[in-house]
Amino acid sequence: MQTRARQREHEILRAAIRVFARQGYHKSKVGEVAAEAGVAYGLVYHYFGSKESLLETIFRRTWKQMLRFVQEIEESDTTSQEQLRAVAGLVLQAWRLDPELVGVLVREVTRSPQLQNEVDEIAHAFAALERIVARGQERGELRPDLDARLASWAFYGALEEILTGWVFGRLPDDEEATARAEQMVVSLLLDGLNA
Amino acid sequence: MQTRARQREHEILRAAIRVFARQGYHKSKVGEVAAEAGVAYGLVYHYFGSKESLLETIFRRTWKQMLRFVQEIEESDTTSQEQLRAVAGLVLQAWRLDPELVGVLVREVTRSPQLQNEVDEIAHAFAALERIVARGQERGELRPDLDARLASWAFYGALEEILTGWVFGRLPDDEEATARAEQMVVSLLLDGLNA
Amino acid sequence: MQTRARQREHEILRAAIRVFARQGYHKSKVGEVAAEAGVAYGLVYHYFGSKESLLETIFRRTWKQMLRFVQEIEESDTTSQEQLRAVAGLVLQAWRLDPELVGVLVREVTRSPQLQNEVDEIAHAFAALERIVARGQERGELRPDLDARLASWAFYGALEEILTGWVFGRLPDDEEATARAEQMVVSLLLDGLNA
Amino acid sequence: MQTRARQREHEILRAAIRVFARQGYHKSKVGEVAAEAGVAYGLVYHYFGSKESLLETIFRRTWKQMLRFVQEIEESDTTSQEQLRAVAGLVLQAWRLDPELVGVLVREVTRSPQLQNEVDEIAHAFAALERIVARGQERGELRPDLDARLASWAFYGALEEILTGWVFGRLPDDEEATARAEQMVVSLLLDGLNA
DNA sequence: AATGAATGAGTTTTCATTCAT
DNA sequence: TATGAATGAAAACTCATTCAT
Repeated sequence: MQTRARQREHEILRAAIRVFARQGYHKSKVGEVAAEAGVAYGLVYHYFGSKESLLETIFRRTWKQMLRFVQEIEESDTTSQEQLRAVAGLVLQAWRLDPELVGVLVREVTRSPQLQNEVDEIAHAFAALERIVARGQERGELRPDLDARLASWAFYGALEEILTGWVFGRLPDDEEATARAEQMVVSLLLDGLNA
Repeated sequence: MQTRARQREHEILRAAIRVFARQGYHKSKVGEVAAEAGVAYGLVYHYFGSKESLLETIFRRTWKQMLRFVQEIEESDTTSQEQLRAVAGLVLQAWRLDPELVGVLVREVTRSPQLQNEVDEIAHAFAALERIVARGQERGELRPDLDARLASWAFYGALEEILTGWVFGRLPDDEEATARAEQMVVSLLLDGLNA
Repeated sequence: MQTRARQREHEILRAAIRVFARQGYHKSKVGEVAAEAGVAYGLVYHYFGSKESLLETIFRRTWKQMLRFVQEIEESDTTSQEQLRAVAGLVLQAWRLDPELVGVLVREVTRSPQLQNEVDEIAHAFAALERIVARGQERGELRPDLDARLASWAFYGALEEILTGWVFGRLPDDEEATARAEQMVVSLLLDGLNA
Repeated sequence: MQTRARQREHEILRAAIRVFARQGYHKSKVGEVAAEAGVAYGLVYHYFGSKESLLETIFRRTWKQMLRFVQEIEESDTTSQEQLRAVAGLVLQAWRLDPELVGVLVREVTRSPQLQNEVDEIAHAFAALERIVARGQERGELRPDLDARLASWAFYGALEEILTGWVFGRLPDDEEATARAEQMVVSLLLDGLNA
């Protein structure tokens, strides 16, 4: 059935995420992904045409989802502050929901520009974030003197660096710490460091 | 002479930076580095034991320099705000000073954690930035309620993301834009997005 | 099928023996082995993990076989003299049965000690030969005043040197000559050179 | 001075023997020989044209010496038995006199045929040994029914195998054991194994 | 004589991908 | 769908040798 097939495909993809998270994309062999999924060598190629396609699929699906969520947030009927808080929560909570996936995304970020032709969901998500900022400025909720694009990039960069710290074990990531981090980062970005 | 040797080594390292910036570390072949430097294949191995060692050296030297600068800033007799502004300037101006080097650093960030055992200058630089923040809090110049480490990571992340945007041509990077970006990011991080 | 696989493996091993016999292990390239076997480059690595493993397998299998034969001889119900004669026949007749294999073994003997951890069949075969001598001494068939281990080493050394002479074309190896050599060496070792 | 030069050359050669004995010819690098001799890279090439030439020189000089000794023995005014005993002593005592040199010779025997064009002292030494046997047969001191060449090869083979056992630590080689081995091997080869 | 930087051909090994079954 | 044997391009690295100083 298609269901069976979908499940197989999903197993392989999850296996790829685990393997990539463990060793990084480049050091991972297709055979290891197959072994992790408990399937034969060639089956990976049956479902995914190539090794790179595995990574691309991981990026595409994740960012598609991300885009969807950011758009929902964008369309939600709240203040810009709340929206930004929601975006931060979305990004940072991903670490606890699916650390392996986040690990792959963080480790392979630099590959995304190469995949970006294909994965333009990434650009769209960034654009949505930018619109949130811009709208906030129009509404008078956010400072109008900052470039919205730049601000949204800085905003996302701050979040991603926190994820990076967690992924590489250089920032504490227990439940309390992550919850606090979320509050703090948002507070920092909204209110600034100044006393 | 040693001078000759140092020069040779430097030529090869610069060639590596150019090649890595152009094609990325993984797609770059050692032979291409040699050709770019105008030297024979084996000479790369004479000075650097391996391809990876080239990258490691690039990271190590850059971060060593970075660390030195951040420490200078840390010890400078100014407000924390000025110090943070200086750090931001240091990071962001690197793009105009040496775009190829920044390109390599940005593209291969995710390799640095793997190199981090060796390149602990990175950790030291982060620690120095953290101390700047902590000192600012003690002095009452910066908000005391934010975790200094987290804040410094977020701060650096915001800067790095801007660099990333420039490296991948997704943010405008003409002289005016970069100068303005510098002002804005600092303003954003110090004063926040809130209106 | 496994049969197919075994056959492939065997073809590659025989090809390796031919190539190694022709040019020596060190001058032989893995690609030449593949070409000789009529298979692709990587298939050699599919069946054998490395070039050295090819040689090790050759040694191991040959000496396993050798050990088996020597043990049969040891357990045979004849005089020690007959047993030693049989061992000599076994060793020397190998040259006519499989000159290429003998060529490899003789040329690469000095590698065997390095492989000896793995190929302890060699040590076992030597031990069996030593037991034959020791038993002969106990039975009063052989001189009791010689150290059995030393005698068995000298015995084997004499045989191997004859093989070496044949391999390098420095001793005549036509059928008659080899047959006579067998008689003579045994006679020399049993009765001595003295008139 | 020439004396100085000779000394240098000798130092390098001895260094090569040590290094080759330690790791085998193939795994030894010219640089290691230079380092062991305490001289610069290129000086090895100044005195010896190539890596192989080092080995060749080792073989050539040793066998030249060996040839000289065997010829002396051949011309000595004693029985064939005494002459063979002397040859055995010559070969086996080499182990205690210069174990590193013997190690190289034993490990690289199989290279000698390739060097044999150059090093025909080896063939000459074998020929001298053969003449000793043949003369003994003419004199009625040794059995006339054995082929002299074959017998001399077997004789030498027995000796070399003992050396091999010592080199690879598989036969006891303390002073007493080596002295006894010498007696035994000669006794074995002259009188045979038979009771 | 002595140095060691410079050369670059040569080789093993890896591994993504294909394809017959 | 599923398997895993077969393919072979690709690349890092080694190291004997040369040569300018």
